Order: sequence, then structure tokens, then C-alpha cells
Amino acid sequence: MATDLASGKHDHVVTRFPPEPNGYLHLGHAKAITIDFGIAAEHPRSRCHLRFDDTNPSTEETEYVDGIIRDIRWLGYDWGEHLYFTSDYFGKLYDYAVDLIRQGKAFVDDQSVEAIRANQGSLTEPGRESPYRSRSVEENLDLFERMRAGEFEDGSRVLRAKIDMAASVVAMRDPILYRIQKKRHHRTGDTWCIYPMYDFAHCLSDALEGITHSLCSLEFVDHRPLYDWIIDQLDTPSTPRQIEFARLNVTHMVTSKRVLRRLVEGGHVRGWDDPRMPTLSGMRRRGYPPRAIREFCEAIGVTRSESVIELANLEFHVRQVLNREAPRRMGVLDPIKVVIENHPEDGEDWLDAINNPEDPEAGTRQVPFSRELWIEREDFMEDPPKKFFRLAPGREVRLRYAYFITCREVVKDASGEIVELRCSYDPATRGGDAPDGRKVKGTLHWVSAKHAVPAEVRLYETLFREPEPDLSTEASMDAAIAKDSLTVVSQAWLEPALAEAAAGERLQLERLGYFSVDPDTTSGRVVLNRTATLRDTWAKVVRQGES
RNA sequence: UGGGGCGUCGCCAAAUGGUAAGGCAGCGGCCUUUGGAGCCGCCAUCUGUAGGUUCGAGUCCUACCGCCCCAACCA
Repeated sequence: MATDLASGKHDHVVTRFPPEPNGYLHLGHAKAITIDFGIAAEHPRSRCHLRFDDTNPSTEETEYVDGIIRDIRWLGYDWGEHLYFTSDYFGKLYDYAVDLIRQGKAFVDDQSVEAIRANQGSLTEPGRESPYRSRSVEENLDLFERMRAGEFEDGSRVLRAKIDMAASVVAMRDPILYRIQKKRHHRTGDTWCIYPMYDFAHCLSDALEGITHSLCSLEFVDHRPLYDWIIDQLDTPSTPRQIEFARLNVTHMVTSKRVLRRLVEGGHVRGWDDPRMPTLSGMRRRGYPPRAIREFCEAIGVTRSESVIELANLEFHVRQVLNREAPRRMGVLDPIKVVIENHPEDGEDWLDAINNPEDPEAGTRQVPFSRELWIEREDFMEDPPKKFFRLAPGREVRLRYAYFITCREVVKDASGEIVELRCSYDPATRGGDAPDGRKVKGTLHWVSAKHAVPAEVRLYETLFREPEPDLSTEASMDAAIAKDSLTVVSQAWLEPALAEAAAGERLQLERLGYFSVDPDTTSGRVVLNRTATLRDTWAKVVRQGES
């Protein structure tokens, strides 16, 4: 592409993103989108078109068109006035086909599907020419006209290019250009009953739109000779060029419409926008910022080598953006009660808390402190190992933005389960620093019990345990799906600032991770999705202690 | 076994034939009112293998090896 600009072949670039409206966009599409739109944005006088490749009415629906538009907008891209549909070109495409027939380079084939397949040859053997290949131009013209008029049944005839049945590239063995499908099209209705195939429609649509560089994935490399052949035979307004790059693969994820559909239809997830899904709608609901996805796609580069990116790489970009942007809040997922014995029964005390240490502009908020608090159960240990810096009997720790507290007594129920910690606080440490200069090793997050907002919190693991799951058969796929990728915490407590949280908001619960407010949230109950955990070096210490 | 694509650190990925960038992960350390963030350092004598050309090769040549794609009236 750089060569074309340097040589003066083009002084600008026109690309296109050509989704088929038969499903939802996923992370793999995000890579293509950032490349297609990104390259256009990098060059002067350039643009990227959004073109729906809607040539197969039996699988495509308007519902998907709307979803795709919404997802690309969310990702942050804009096509201006350049929204197109391949179906807009059906008339022109038909004329091109007629032109090909007139040139004697296309013919109507009456063979059955089975016969065409049988005569296709194999990878190592050439195919056999159709007995209808040498029909006259007049007969072909007549037959094609009647195909269009609806005189023939589905599958009874096709229009094929006349190229070379012995070609080593299978795509060049008299490829099918048009097939009969008496299906209502989501945009053209019943106007047509013959529809062009991808290979015929795509290159010509590119040429019609003045696309300079038609970027696609590696599996189309074999189709490039056909792409060029069709453009060569016909009088097109421009000569686009196809350039291929490798698709995106990420460990523990799949970007195959077939597999994603099975996850949804098999009830393994709650829908296309389940936060575990690699769909754009799923990642949006999960709380992935679009900027993070864009930065990830830019960071992994564009090459022709097939690669599998580690999930950690994606998560790095998600955390990087969220660290800069997400407001900090406090919440407790697995609560244990703390009673501050020397705190007045009805007293309450509002403390200043920083909203985002990475962004001074984010300001501060007030959090209430009172006699009864919730802290995280795992932040207390009766008999702590050496490197455990959190609360333990007799030990003093800091409650973030509040006070130092010291654990005085552990209260258990009949079964030995800890139900309450009796603690004292040092009023002189208000705000979190001791005037006498004494230090504590641990800082805990907490929530005032009296002021706490109830919440449901959904924690996610990857849908596949293995980095590269075997999806070759239905059985192996079912075996590869993790059955416990969703954990629902039904009784979590959040600080009151979160009472009014609106769906889609992203935040960090300090020390726990990044979360997004799920659309299931109601006025009485907040629902959070955990987007990503924080990096956890304590977990590493624990791991090393075990090994 | 026909055609095509690809092989540079655990994962990505740069490198006019001029002496192997960078990011992620990992590992040390500093700092810290998030065991977060940040900061510092370490991490390929070597580019699938074997030859060859050259003063000089990841880049050129030859031969092997390995992985992936192509036989829908899908895109």
C-alpha cells in the first residue's frame, strides 16, 4: 500500500469494512475494523466505507445490520456518508454478468449440485468441464434472463465463469457467479430470485466504490486470482487491489460464528452479549473500554503470520485504560462484620476519598464511617503466615481513607465460623495517617454497614479452560467449555456513592478489580460485572508459598 | 501427494545485505493510604534445519523440516 502511494498509483486510500449481516461482530472483526478504518484515517484525503455484503438472503437479516452499525460506532469509528450495501448493486452486477456472457466468458450450467461437485476434481486432480460449457452466447443470455425471471427452481441452474477446469487453484475452476434463491431479501424484497456469489459481487462492489485497497484475511489469498480475473474482464470504474493479512486469535477465546452460535444456543452463556463472549456487545457489557480494544488491535500489529495472542495482552490494555479512567469506589464481596467498640453507637463520620489517584481532575467524594462495618473475609486471618499484612488478632491496619483499627476479639458461632471482629479505632488517625508517625503494613477496603448498598456481583472466568481449545468436533467443543465460568455473588455491599450507578458505568472497586454496571441493575439493586481483576502480587506470594 | 500462505525470545512483533527494536508475560528491586499504579534493572552470541554466495546474511541462493489454508449453489 505504501508502495502504491509512493509510486504515485494513488494519492489517497479508500478501504472498506464488508461485514455480512448474518451475526454479531466479535474481537476478530475489531481487528479488521481498526485496520480498515485506521489505515484510512492515517492517510490524507482517504476514507473507509462500511459495506454490508448482503448477497445471501437465506442467512441475513436487518437485525444484524443494526447490531453491526451500533457495534462499530461503539468501537469509535465513523463512515460518514459512505454506508453501502452490496444489494444496492444487484442491477449493475447483473449487467456485468450479462457482459461476461456476451464475451463468451460465462455460461449457464444445468448440472445438479452433486454433478458440479463431482466434476470439480480434487486438490490433486483437475476437474471436468460441464457438458453445458459450450452453449451459445444467445442461449446463455436467454437462460440467464429466464433465471432472473424466476422460470427455474432453486438449484436447477447456475451461472458460471468460463475459466479453467484444470486450474490448480480450485477457485478458478469455472466458479459459480450466480445461483437461484427464491428467498425474500431483507432489503430488495422479492425483486430478485438470483443472487451473486461473494467472488463475483465483492470485487465489483469494490471497483464500483473506488476502493483502492481491499483488505481481507488470509483465507482469501487463493481467491485473489479470481478477484483480478473478474476485474480484468470487465469495464470497471476503478481497479482495486486485494491485500491479505492474518486473522486475530486470542487464547481462551474463539472467534468463529459457528462456535459462538453454539455457545448461545446451547445455553452455555446468557446471550450474544454475555460478558464472557468475545463479541463486541459482550465485551461492552463486560466493561471493556472501546479504546482498550483499539489500542490492543494497534499493538498486536498487522502481519501475514498466523498467531495466537495471549489473553494477558488484551487484559493489559483493558487495565491500562481503566486505570487511567475508572473512578475508584469501595465494595465488599465476601463480608465479615467489624464492630468498632470505641466508636459511638449512632455516630457517623464522613471522610474524604480520592476518586482517582491517576487523575487529580476526578476530585474527591465522601464516604461514611460508623460503628459497624463490612470488610473482606479474606482480609482477616486468625493465624496469619509471615507475609500476610492484613488484619489479625491484636494487629493494627489502616482502613482506606479512614482510620487505623486494631483487632481486639474474634467472635465465632457454634460451628466455629467467624461471625464478627471486635476492633478499636484510633481517632487520631483520621484520614489514614498517624500523627505519631507509626506505620501499618496493610490497608483494607471497607463499607459502613448502615450505609451499604446491596449489590449482585458477577465474576467471570474464561469460557474455555485451555488456551487453545480443541473445537474440531461437537463433542470436543462441549468438553472444552468451562462449566463454572460465572460466579454470582448475590450479597455484596457497596459504598453509598454507588446507589445511583447507571448501566454501562465503569469503575474500580479498590483492591478487587474493575467493574461495569450491568443493565440488569434496578433502582433497588445494583448489578456489577467484574471486567478484570487488578494485578495481584499477593496471589503470587501465596502461590510461591505453596510450591 | 496439486496450488497457496507462514516460520525472529514463553506470546506478539521490528530490523536499505552492515553486525537482532519494542510490547505482553516472567524474574529481581525501589516506592506506595489499592499487595493497584508508577519507577529501575534482568530476560535471543541469535532469527525452523543444513549447505552456499558475500569482507559481512534474519535479510540473497539451494535443499530439506514444520504449521496453516483451498475441493459450500457461505462469506
